[in-house]
Amino acid sequence: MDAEKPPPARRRTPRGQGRARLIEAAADLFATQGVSGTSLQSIADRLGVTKAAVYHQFASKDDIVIAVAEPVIARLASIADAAASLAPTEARTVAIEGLVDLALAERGTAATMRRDPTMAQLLDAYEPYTRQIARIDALLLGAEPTAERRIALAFAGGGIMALGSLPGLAGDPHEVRAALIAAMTRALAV
Amino acid sequence: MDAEKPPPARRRTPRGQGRARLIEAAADLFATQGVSGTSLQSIADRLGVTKAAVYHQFASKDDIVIAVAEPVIARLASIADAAASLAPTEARTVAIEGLVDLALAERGTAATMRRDPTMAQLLDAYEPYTRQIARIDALLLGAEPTAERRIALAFAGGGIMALGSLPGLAGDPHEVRAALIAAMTRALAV
DNA sequence: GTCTATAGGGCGATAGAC
DNA sequence: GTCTATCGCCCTATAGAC
Repeated sequence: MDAEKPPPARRRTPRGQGRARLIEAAADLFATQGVSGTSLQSIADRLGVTKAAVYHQFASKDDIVIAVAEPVIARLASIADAAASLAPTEARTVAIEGLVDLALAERGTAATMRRDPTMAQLLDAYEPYTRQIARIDALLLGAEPTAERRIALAFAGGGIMALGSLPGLAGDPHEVRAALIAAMTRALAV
Repeated sequence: MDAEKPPPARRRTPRGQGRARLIEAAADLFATQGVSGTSLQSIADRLGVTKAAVYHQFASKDDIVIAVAEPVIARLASIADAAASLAPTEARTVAIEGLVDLALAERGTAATMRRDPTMAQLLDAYEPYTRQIARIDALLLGAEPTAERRIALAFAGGGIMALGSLPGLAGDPHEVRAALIAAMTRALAV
């Protein structure tokens, strides 16, 4: 082996922070302009770097889109995990509350994942996403997935992700959360 | 005045039909690829003409976007008109049924108007649209627009426009319609 | 109402220096 | 991990013939 090497130079920015900043900027732009409407140049501009620096972190624009969705997918998995061991009624409650909290915490990205055509088509072909969606749908549909229940679920799914278009969502966060849970529970009460 | 003119030559295609076909093609592409993701070239390709022919009918891409939304705006106005002379309770019922029928009839476009960032931003600055939305919101919010009612309305508005993402919407249309009206009524029953 | 042709610029992506 | 420079393509929009 070689003689002792000097300790690796401390990065000026912690490992992965540049990547995290990029994901945050991209998520924000995707939410307001759509994926197709967001150029790599505009992402680079927001970070104060060039396009080439963006390409150093991600091989393609599609990779950035997936990376933006990843934290939401992870939360979907957590929700499904938490509900998996519960009885059907409690599982439904946990799933609804989890989805509302997710929609509120990741409002822009969660909405973009459902609304943006580019993002939606990419995710439909991304198995880690479709798997978690299938688990949550199964929880909310229950043992007897009638047509009426399926329609109510699609309706509620769209509603919960529509918060991006709620400008006056200001107000007591607890009140907002409770009202959303109530609305979703009512919509699903077939 | 001049002497009698010969009758105008019969158009090979009825007046405005080219325009209507273009709007239909654009609406379909906007719904599946988003406005930003749809080029004028792709619209022209679908019609079997060139881009220049498209520019003969519309001065800009924005004009096409507005033209696509126009039929939906007209139906929103009809719904608000029909409900205007009714008592609050009946007005709500008429509004809900009208919105469900609208969402089912113009599924792709109605969804695009709410979901697509480009379309939504254009419409937010288009007074004929915002005026009708305000009328319908007022009908559904009732005399006491509490925060909870506003949240339920936003939720229901997103849900009713989420039908584009319902692949299995096949089935008895009457059943689908009834299930949607029921889900929306429940969501709004604050 | 359609065409060809082109202006003028932005796009995603790559190469290679530092 | 950032830069400059560039490739090749596609974009919206315009000009002008038929």
